[in-house]
Amino acid sequence: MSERSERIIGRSAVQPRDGMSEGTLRNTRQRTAVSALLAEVEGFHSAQDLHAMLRDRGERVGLTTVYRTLQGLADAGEIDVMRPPGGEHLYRRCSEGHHHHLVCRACGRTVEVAGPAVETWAERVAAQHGYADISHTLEIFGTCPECAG
Amino acid sequence: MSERSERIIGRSAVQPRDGMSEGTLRNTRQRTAVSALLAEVEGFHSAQDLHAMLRDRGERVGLTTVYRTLQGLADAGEIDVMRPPGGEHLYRRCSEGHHHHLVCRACGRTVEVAGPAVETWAERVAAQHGYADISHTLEIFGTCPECAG
DNA sequence: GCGTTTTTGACAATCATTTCCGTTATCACG
DNA sequence: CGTGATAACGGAAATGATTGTCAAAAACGC
Repeated sequence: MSERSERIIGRSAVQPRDGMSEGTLRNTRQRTAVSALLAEVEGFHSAQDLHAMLRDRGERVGLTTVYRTLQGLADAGEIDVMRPPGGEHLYRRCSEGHHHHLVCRACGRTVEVAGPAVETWAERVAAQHGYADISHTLEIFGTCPECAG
Repeated sequence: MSERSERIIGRSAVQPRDGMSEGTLRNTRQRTAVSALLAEVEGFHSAQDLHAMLRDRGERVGLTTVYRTLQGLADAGEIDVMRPPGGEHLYRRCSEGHHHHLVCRACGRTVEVAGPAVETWAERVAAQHGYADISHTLEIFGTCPECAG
């Protein structure tokens, strides 16, 4: 229940994700393809989803690579990761800065919401208990207007 | 990315969790054992953890049953489920009412925190966007005083 | 080009969680 | 107290997302 708990949460340094020391990132067709795809699609998608989309549009990228790339982008803070209660990790390119998501339980429709008040509240509460180096995750689930009808 | 997204979040009715219709819940040694254990232990534990503890204390309960029971308790709202970024689901019997957790990244030490302001904020934001039947998850991670030193 | 170093990607491995399904235990009712 | 219907168990096998492996392929500084 410990020893590995800083994956997605921590603000990890942007480094090569394999095992190497401190070389330079290289531009590859695959990385470009994944980034490009993320720039176009709406909403959240799983790694497998994205992989399938790439295949469909003719780009040949291995599933493993998609995972690695997404992980890298997530670590770099360029995309968001969401862990819905029932399943896979979902990735999405979204706006800069810290924010949260309001997700439809039924169709997945997502709205980005900012909550400055929540941020400060979290910081304060944590500080009160002596906790440092704070981060948090917050997701709101509900049924969107479309799906409610 | 849809069709099954109401597991832990939804306030599902308390029903037999196998496949049957609407019979009555039965009291079994196993369920009692799991509940009893949860009542005694501190902090969060994974299903496998709890299963091991039961084995150690002589109770013979199948892993499958532990999973089922925990799921049931979670659905019934009697225990909390936390999904840490790196791994297994963690379960814990905690105080009544809705609340959140402040968790130490290093040692797992957890503090329950209430945030009425957050609740209302979430409701309001959701309502603004027309979302109904709101629920949310919020977890704060940090390094606790002990581990910071 | 060339050599070095990073990346890739097919496949195997992991591992928590579920499903299956024959067996067992509960419990309402007689 | 039996006892019968059926909820619950539990071990083994299945699932399925993610990660590890490692030889082969690409990048890029020179």
